[in-house]
Amino acid sequence: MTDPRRTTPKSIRTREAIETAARELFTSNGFERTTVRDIGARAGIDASMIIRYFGSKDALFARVAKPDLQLPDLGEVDPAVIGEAMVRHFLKQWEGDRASSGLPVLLRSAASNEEAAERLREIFRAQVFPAIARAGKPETAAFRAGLVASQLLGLAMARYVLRLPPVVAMPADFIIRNVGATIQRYATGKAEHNEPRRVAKKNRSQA
Amino acid sequence: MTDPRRTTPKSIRTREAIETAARELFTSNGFERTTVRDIGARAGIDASMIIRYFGSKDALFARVAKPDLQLPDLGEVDPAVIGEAMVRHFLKQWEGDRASSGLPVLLRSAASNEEAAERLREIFRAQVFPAIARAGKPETAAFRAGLVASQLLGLAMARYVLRLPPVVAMPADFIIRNVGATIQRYATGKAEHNEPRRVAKKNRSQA
DNA sequence: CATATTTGCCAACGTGCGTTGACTTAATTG
DNA sequence: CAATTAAGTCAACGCACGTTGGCAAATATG
Repeated sequence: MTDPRRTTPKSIRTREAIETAARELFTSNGFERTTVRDIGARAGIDASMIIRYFGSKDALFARVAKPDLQLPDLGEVDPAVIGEAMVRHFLKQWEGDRASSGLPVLLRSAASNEEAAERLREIFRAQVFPAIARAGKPETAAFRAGLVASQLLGLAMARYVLRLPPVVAMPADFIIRNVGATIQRYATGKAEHNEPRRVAKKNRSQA
Repeated sequence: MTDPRRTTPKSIRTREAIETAARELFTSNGFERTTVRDIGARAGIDASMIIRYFGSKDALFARVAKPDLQLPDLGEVDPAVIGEAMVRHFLKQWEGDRASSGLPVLLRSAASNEEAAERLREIFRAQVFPAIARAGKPETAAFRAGLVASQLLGLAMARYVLRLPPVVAMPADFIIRNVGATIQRYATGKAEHNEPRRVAKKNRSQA
């Protein structure tokens, strides 16, 4: 944006055109269904240029699918509203501009592309986990973060990838309130009996 | 199972061998990454047989990816434990035998295959929505069901598709308790202020 | 035993893919 | 203006894919 006309060298402009086109197509079609010819057509250049600029389709994907969740420093947020704060943050990032965060890109591809899946796991480990860890007891951090991740992933899947009509129709503040409350419970561990076992209920372990 | 040796015609055995192989491969690799040659190799027959038996790769996928959630009649379940009941049901179905439910198959492919995505939406509409509808006020049913779907989809994604380590490590009863509580709140609408707006109801009819 | 009919393998087709290298045009520089 | 370099096109490669048709076994049928 801001129309780079004469100042920037042509090469930089095409580079960015390719990256933009790739991001859009990877986001809406996933890695496998997106061809370098498609990307080239959308960027207004020949497909071979993409290889020359980025080396390979995989390299381009790796370049483009680098989501930075930019989680706010939750240590400064009032622990009582951590849930709503996180959901609000994600919603803003996901629908603010045209999928800038890059997380939808990964989500589309992670199901069939192991590299994308690993990248998502890494994001979880490096960004979600530490942010959640400080909101409750350290020894339960992994499970708390896992629960949070499952709800956030599900929201993103339902709203942006699967596009379930009712989930698409939900107003942002409705989501923030309801899903936020869930994240809140998960994150702080205040929710239910958050330990794997409460009393020795004589469990009937299934599978 | 039950070793069909001499009774069943050969054709039926191969048919089933193909379906089994296809289900397994579609489940673990998704639609795009699974080739008919792979399926043939796993089923112990030539790839061309698959076309002869099922017409096309798409037709085979359609045949195999027909998940029936087999939701229990939640009308008979105590509304106070609907959440746990649902989560328990899904977990049992998902990890009971070798991915019999077919939902993981769809989940893998839905991200990049529009047909699979539509099928998932249909399942949501035909099975999840009605089951949730009766658990709370009819006018909020769509949103309640949407919230439920987002959490269940997220759980399935995190545990079976993405395989986030902490989520994989969770014991079944831990999930049933914690995620069950969330589903419970979503399903009954008792959770938060479940209406799109809290004051000034003035409804703004949405889709 | 002769003959259909089924069940399977094999080789090949057409297509679309990522990628490559030769060539043409535009920009830069002496 | 000539020479060099950058930016881009074009045709083609090798490959893997879904799919097809022909032919060999096997199996049923008269």
